[in-house]
Amino acid sequence: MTETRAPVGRGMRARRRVLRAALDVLADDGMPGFTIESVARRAGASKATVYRHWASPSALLVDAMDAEFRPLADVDTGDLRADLVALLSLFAASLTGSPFPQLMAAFTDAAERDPALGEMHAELTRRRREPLLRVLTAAVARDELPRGTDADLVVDLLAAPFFYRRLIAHQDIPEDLAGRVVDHVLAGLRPGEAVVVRAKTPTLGARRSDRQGN
Amino acid sequence: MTETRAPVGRGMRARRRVLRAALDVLADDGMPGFTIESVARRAGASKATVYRHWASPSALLVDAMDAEFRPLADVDTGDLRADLVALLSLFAASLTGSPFPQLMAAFTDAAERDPALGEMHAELTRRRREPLLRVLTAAVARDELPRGTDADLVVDLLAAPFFYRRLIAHQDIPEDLAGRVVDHVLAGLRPGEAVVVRAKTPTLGARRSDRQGN
DNA sequence: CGTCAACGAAACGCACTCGTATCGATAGAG
DNA sequence: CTCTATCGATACGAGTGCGTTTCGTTGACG
Repeated sequence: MTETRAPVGRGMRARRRVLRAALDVLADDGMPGFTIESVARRAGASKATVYRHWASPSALLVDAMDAEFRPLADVDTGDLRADLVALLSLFAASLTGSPFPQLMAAFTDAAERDPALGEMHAELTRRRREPLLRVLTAAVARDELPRGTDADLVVDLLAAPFFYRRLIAHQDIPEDLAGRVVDHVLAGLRPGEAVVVRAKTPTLGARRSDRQGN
Repeated sequence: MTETRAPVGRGMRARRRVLRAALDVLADDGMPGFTIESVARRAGASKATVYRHWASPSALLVDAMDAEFRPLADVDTGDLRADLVALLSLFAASLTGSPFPQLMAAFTDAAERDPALGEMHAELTRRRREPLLRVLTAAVARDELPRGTDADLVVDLLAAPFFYRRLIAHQDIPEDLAGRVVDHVLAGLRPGEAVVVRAKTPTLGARRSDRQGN
């Protein structure tokens, strides 16, 4: 028994092809089209091969999502606002220029009905939040934010609008959304002078565009 | 020809039963289970009846979602914070005590792939936003919020965290989330003394509970 | 009370997925 | 170079949805 589980063998390549194909199918056709047959077909693999590796479609889906996950690059320039805007802009980019939203929509639906997928969804979300969380706790540590700040709630406030606009409201995500969200949220965090200072910067002045009508 | 299209005929009752069944199926089984056959079965109707009324599954889905839509009760006590908290609490309740989240997840996925459903999704979301939007513009009108306030962005900031926590992060929604979100967002909107004033009211004092640990 | 449109039930052929089984081909290990 | 585990391909019967058609029933309206 070689026990070493050869890092790159024949089986490993097939496995990776299938995982990749699984995500392609999911993004293109959603859960209704996510079938063992169509994944195998797309991977150029045999059904038997897929069944050999995964006991159920959920198991395959979990592995595929896990393999695909890429954490946002960590940033820490020491400038809270710049760090947050950078992270959220990266996130916004993945929401506009990749199949990520389709994957999210399909997986969200599946997670709503399969507990194992639900747990996986929660875990992936937790990982995605980490960079933001680190930036915020660092800011608290150097007293740039009040000590009692609930960093988890702040991450919700920062990240949620991007999902919401893209997946729920079906509006596009303007270039400056990251900056405006960060400004609004940070302004709400600073009791006293910090808010006033920021309220007078050009940043907020630029939002006087009320062309939105009623 | 009675032309009046009897408001409650035999056909009307069947139609309504099918629409109701469509939502039940969608909430229970998601898009993969949303099939003409299973909807008809659940409605105690014949497939032929369903096909007589709707040309495609999407058409049925659009009608079903449209029929189900219930706008949030309109509130206007004149107290901005109270109104927002009331609306968001109602919304939070529908996210925790009804099949609404499952419906949203399934419909979001479908909307991602069918342009007609996407348009519908955007429209329903627009309608859901209206009460919040009205409360905000009223507050601007009576100078409780700055004139340049971007009400649309504020609605994003207010509503998004609820979807996010329930559908993406799979966390539960605490009782006081509505109040805390509103406080954070409002604090970010008020340049100068308004923020300071609110920061000293019992309202924000209540959020000094950082028992969130971490 | 009779008429008739709309109903529910059932059956149809077609296409597809499921999960399993069998087969020859092949790549990697000894 | 040989052996063997794993591969891709293919076939299978059972199950299901599709979209349509047929047929007997029912309920609203004249």
